[in-house]
Amino acid sequence: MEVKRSSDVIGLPSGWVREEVVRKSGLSAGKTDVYYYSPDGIKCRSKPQLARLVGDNIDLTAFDFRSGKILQSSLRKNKRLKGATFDYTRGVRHDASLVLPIRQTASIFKQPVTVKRNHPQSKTRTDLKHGPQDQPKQLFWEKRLQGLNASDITAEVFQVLDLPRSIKGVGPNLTDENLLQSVAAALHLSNQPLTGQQATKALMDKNPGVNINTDQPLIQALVVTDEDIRRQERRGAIGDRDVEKKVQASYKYGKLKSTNNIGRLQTT
DNA sequence: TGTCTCGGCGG
DNA sequence: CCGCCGAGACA
Repeated sequence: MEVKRSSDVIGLPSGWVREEVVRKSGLSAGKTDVYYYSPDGIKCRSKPQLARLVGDNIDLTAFDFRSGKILQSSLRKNKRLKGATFDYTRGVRHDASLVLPIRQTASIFKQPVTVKRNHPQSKTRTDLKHGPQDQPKQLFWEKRLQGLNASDITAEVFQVLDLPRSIKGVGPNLTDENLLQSVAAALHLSNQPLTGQQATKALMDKNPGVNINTDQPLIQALVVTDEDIRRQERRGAIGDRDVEKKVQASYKYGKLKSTNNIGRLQTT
């Protein structure tokens, strides 16, 4: 029984657990089954079953059951009924913990674009090979969030978190909060290990358009040592045996194509 | 009886 | 091909 558990998967509401079980025999050996456990321990083995459990409270259309993440492409799908006015309430029923904050201004949200090409068979057309392409991301989109604060229900502004010394930003005048947003968004959306930016800060400043890897957060590539992991684990009162297991697990997640981003910052 | 696991149907 | 669920195996 090969089981991977990720108790605190980023992107899932707290209390939910995602589990991957690899089939070890039979014709379908090697295939993985994904299960979710609700906060009260109910096991879900399919998206319909999950939808039944959460009812109308959470809209799961953008939720990818297998990966446990939000489907980037479906966030910006342009579906407009002909003749009908745009439904501004669409999207507000998403659980806040499942979707990124996206401005839903009518003029900007879900507008179609038309692509015109000079050359009928330009190279860019044939370069669409790595699966479906996502909407272009604005470079340094994080900066648009500057000056905006999250607050609780009493309008009390949440305190900005401190970042570890080892995390260094690579953009122009990015705040710590920007970096956090950048990392959080990447954890939400990326199916790949997060490594940070490989290019040097100087190179990025010189020509961001060329040198930025938009799949990665705007932090310099950093090395996470075993000791880093152990130190972090000790901060939450976890027994040493568990710590050791988690260190091992982090290696595993780093090697396998897992959907759990925790422990998947590049190790050497 | 409940859980785990793989088969296999149907989209 | 893959999501979903049935049902056999096993405790």
